[in-house]
Amino acid sequence: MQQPTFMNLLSEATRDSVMKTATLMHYQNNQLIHTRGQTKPGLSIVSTGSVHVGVSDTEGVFVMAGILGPGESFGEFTLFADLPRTHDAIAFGPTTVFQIPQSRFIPLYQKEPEIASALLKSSLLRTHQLLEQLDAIRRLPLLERTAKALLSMSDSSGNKSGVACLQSDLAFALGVTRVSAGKVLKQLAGYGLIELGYRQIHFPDKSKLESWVEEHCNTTPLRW
Amino acid sequence: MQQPTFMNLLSEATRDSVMKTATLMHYQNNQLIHTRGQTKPGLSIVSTGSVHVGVSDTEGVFVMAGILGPGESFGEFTLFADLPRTHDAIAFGPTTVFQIPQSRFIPLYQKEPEIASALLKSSLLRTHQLLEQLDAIRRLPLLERTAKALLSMSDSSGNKSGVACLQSDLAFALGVTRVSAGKVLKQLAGYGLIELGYRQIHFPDKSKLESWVEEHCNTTPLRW
DNA sequence: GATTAAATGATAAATATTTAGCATTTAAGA
DNA sequence: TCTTAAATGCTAAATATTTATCATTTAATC
Repeated sequence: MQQPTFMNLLSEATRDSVMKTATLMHYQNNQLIHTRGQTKPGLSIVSTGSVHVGVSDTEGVFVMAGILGPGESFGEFTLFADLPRTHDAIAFGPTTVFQIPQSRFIPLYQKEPEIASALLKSSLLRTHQLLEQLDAIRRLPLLERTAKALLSMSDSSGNKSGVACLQSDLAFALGVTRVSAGKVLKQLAGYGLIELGYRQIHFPDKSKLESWVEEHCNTTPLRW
Repeated sequence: MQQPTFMNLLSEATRDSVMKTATLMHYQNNQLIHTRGQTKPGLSIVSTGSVHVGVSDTEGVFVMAGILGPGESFGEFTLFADLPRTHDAIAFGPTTVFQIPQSRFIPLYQKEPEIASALLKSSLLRTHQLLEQLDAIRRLPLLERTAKALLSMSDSSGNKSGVACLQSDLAFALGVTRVSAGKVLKQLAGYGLIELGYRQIHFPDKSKLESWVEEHCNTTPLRW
């Protein structure tokens, strides 16, 4: 199931109003959109393509924290929590992003109360997803965790049938080395759940992968 | 530094209004406040004491995800994201909690626009903290990660000079076994940074611990 | 089309973590 | 005060992960 994004939590009217207020910026593959530490406040919303969010480690190598797809917002921290940007944002493939600087965002935010609740809801959903992720790290073996992460990354990037990322990025997202990631990816590929490609992982049958994850990752099921 | 909580993000007037709308509930040590899976929506705010949030694993053992202290809210998911509760909430020591069921929350929320921004801000801060935590898991060795987690738990629980939790809970929060947690705790105690007690970890000199963490956990510093 | 840099595949030794015990300490309850 | 259950302390073997290499594949560029 596709997670609701900031944009599709808005009514059409409000969405239009947001788009009118924003500047649509174009980025090429690997172009830097924002850098960790920048303070200029503003909201960004992915329009097309996808954005890789992460940090450059001490050796300057980019290590990823997440993938954002169309409709997803970032930069809320700079507006509401007065914090500098905590991550670098980089375009993965040709990408367009709606940019709304603080000066234009504030009046929009006040005029359209829907925006506050959409931001709140998307922030809560993000928190929820992060909690799930932490829980998976603590509770699930790497193999299961990897399968789950692949599905989650696919969902949040808007790419339904796979994930476009480096194995080393995936490894970091899982908190392990590329060697370990490679090992379990090969295992999942052996089960026919995924197919390994260059810079991408493909799901030949997403529902099969989903039911495998369902079956192997079930923590205590919710009791209603 | 103490993280701002939901309650102290509010003006005094709004805080009063929240407290008037709420029912103050009293809980004894280990008393269940909410259970994972419950759907009855409402906002909860810790008044005094502290609340342990976590899930009961398949063997019924409670494994912790976080500690909430006075002023911190929980249950937002049930109100805004239409999700059942994802965690159990248990009183740690005698604890009082403001409870606001949905029926009373909605009018309050509409009357006091401050509440929306306080919820948004506290949710963003929580997201930020979770991202930091994930980053620590991926980037820091267990020793450093443990020290950092102890400080963070102390901050969020409102207990300035230590953390009141079981080593097994801490271990789960760190995503390792009790044995591993015990090993690094002993190491930190050897450095004089913490003192190990029964059901608690004490900071003889919090600023010393803080500067140690500062020094050893510095990822890429923010570039302004 | 040939060259090159980047990404993936694979392996063995070193290290870290877990598992599975049991001993000791602590605080609560009888 | 004595008893008991829970929590902590400790250890060794088994397992998982990382580190450090090198070979191979892929796609971009010249």
